[in-house]
Amino acid sequence: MSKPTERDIARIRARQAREDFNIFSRLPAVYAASRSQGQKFLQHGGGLSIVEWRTLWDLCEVGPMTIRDLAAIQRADHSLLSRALPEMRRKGFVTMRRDAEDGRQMIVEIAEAGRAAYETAAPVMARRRAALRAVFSEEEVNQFVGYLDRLEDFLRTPIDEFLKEDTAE
Amino acid sequence: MSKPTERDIARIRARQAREDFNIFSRLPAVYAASRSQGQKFLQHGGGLSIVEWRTLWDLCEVGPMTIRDLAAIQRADHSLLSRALPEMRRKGFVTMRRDAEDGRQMIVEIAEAGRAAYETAAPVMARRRAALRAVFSEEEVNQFVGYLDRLEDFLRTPIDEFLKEDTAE
DNA sequence: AGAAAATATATGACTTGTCACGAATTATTT
DNA sequence: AAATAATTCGTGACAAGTCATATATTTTCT
Repeated sequence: MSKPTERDIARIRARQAREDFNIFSRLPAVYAASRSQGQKFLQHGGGLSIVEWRTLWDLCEVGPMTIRDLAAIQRADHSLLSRALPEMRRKGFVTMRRDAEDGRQMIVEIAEAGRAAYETAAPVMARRRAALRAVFSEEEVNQFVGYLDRLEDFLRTPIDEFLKEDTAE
Repeated sequence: MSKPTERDIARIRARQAREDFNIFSRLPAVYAASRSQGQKFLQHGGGLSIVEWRTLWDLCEVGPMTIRDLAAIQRADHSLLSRALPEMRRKGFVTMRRDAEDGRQMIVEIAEAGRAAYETAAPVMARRRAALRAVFSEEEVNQFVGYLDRLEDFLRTPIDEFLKEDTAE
C-alpha cells in the first residue's frame, strides 16, 4: 500500500494541497504568473519585452548609467543586460558609449525611440501597479516585502552553513 | 536637470531603494535566488536537476500518476514535464506507459534508479526545509503563503479587467 | 614602476519556464 | 451513428534567468 501500482487521485489531491504551503514550490509558479501577466500588459503597450521595459524605465527615471548599475537596480545578472542591450541599440532605444574615465564601463543612455516606446508602455504599466494597489494596502505591501527580504536573505546564505549542522528534518 | 547626461549615483541609489518595494521587480530576483540555492543543494545531493528532483519526490510520495498530475502538483506547464521525462526514463529514473483506460494519458512511475537518486537527495533537501523553518515560524509561513495566494490570484486575473477601467495611476 | 588583485563587460552553455499548435484519443451533442 | 467539442501529450519557438570563463582595464600593493 505504500507503493500502489495504480493512480490514486486522493493522494494526488492531498499532495497538491500540502505543496501549497511549500514556499520553494510556490515561488516558481508565482513568478511565472507575474512574468506572463507582465508580458501581456506589455503586449498592450507596444510590445516591449520585460527586459526592455525595465531598462527603458530605469533609464528614463534616473538618466544614463552603466550596465552594472542597471543590473543592480533590476537585481539581475549583468549578463542579461549585456546580451539585451545591443539589440536595443539596434532598435534605436538606447545609445552606448565606453566611459571616458573608466574604460571598463559602458554608459547606456536613453535614445529617442526608447523614450517613445517608454511613453507608450508606461500608462499601461501604471495601470498594472494601480490594480495591484487595489488588492494590497500599503501596509500589506510592506509586510509582504518584509517577508521577501527575509526569504532572499535566507536564499543567499552560503549553503555550507546549513549542511554542516548536525540536525536534520 | 531632468535629463542629466552624466551618471548620477545618488539617483541610482534612490531608484534602487524605491524598487525594493516593487513586488513585480522583487519576484524575479527572489525566485532566481531560490532556484540557484536549490540547485546548489541538489549538487550536494547527487546532482539532480530541479525538475528531476520535484518529479522523483512527487512520484515517491504519491505513486504513479499522469504527466498532467505531475504538472498540476508542481504548478508548472505540462510541456516542461513532457520534455524532461524521456531523459529521466533513459536514466532509469522512471517508467512510462500509456494508460490502458484512457489512451491519451501517460502513466509515469518511479523506477529503481529513481528511488535511489531520491534517497540520496532527500536528506539534503530536508535540511533545506528545516533551515527555512528556523527562519520562518509556522504562523509566518502561513501568512506568507496567504500573500502568495492573493498575489497569484491577482496575477491570473484576465488583464482586460484592469485595462477597461478608466482610472489610471 | 611592475606585479597582483579587483572590476566591468562579453559570451558560451545551460535550466526553467511560457505559449501555440498539431495529432491522437475520449466525451458530448445532435 | 456521426459530428463536434474537449482533453492529453508532444514539439517548435521563444524569454528570462543562471554560472563560468575570457578579456580588457583600473586599482592596489610591494
